Amino acid sequence: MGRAPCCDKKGLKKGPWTPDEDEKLVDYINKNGHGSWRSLPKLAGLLRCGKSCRLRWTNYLRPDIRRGPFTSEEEKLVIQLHAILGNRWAAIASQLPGRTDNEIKNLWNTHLKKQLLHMGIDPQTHEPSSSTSNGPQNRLPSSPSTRHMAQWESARLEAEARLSCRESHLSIPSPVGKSDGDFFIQLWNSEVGETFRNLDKAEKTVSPSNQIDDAECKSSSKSCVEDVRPGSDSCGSNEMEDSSDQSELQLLLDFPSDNDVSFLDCFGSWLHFC
DNA sequence: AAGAGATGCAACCGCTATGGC
DNA sequence: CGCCATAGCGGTTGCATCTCT
Repeated sequence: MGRAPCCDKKGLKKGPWTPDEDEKLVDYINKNGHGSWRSLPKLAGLLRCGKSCRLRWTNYLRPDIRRGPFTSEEEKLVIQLHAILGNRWAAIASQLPGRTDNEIKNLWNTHLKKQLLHMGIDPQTHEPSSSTSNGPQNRLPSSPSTRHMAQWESARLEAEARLSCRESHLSIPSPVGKSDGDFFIQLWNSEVGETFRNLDKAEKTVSPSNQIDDAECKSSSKSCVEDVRPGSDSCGSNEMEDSSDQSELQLLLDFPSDNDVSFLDCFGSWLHFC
């Protein structure tokens, strides 16, 4: 896995881009496409490294980029997606047309993180930061990565429940407005609940050294969820590229916005109650 | 008005994944 | 199978601008 030589070593320009450089880059890409980023600077007459050109194009010059302040809907969406995906800015950006991962990352680090902290919510876990060692929320996994896994799994279950609900025309009520207990009991008795019970059993048989871990997930092409859920027919990957994941995510995002991500906590509590 | 500190954003750095040879 | 080139990603930095005193 060789790495491209640093721009310094090649005497290439660094720092802010000038309008002239921007023009050269845009002109070249409009005429020829970017092709190989490595060879682009030379061909376009730029004293920049390919990496810098690619970044400038993807984060600033691309014609489909939507500049300007984020709307409250976009911010809400970013928060919801972050609760599910964690710091996977590219995956989050893919759900916000015209927004770049860099822009979302900056938005998160400068605005949303503080906003959540101000609201008493831990921006990493999306749990109330005031929760102490005795509350039910502390039954959630302790590390942020595993908590995200649990939240993601909860979100998946919610989405699966909605899919199942749609397909079978069963009128499983939304947890909003109806009793949570009714909803969860129905869900627990459904196929989804069965799937999850299997998961729970499987997890209990996993030795501590084999606990689900983000790093392991990353290094493995198979997903952690898939590993313990052989019965699941939906994609177990926590990547959001698969179409089934996309539809599940969409279902998740369809969740009433005034409820934000609170259902995750609700579902998380239920998950641990089981 | 001026200086200090805070904030926001563009760009860079270093790492990993992937594909070709 | 291993090496290399490239693309893409997330974390971090640096600087311009804003706000406060």
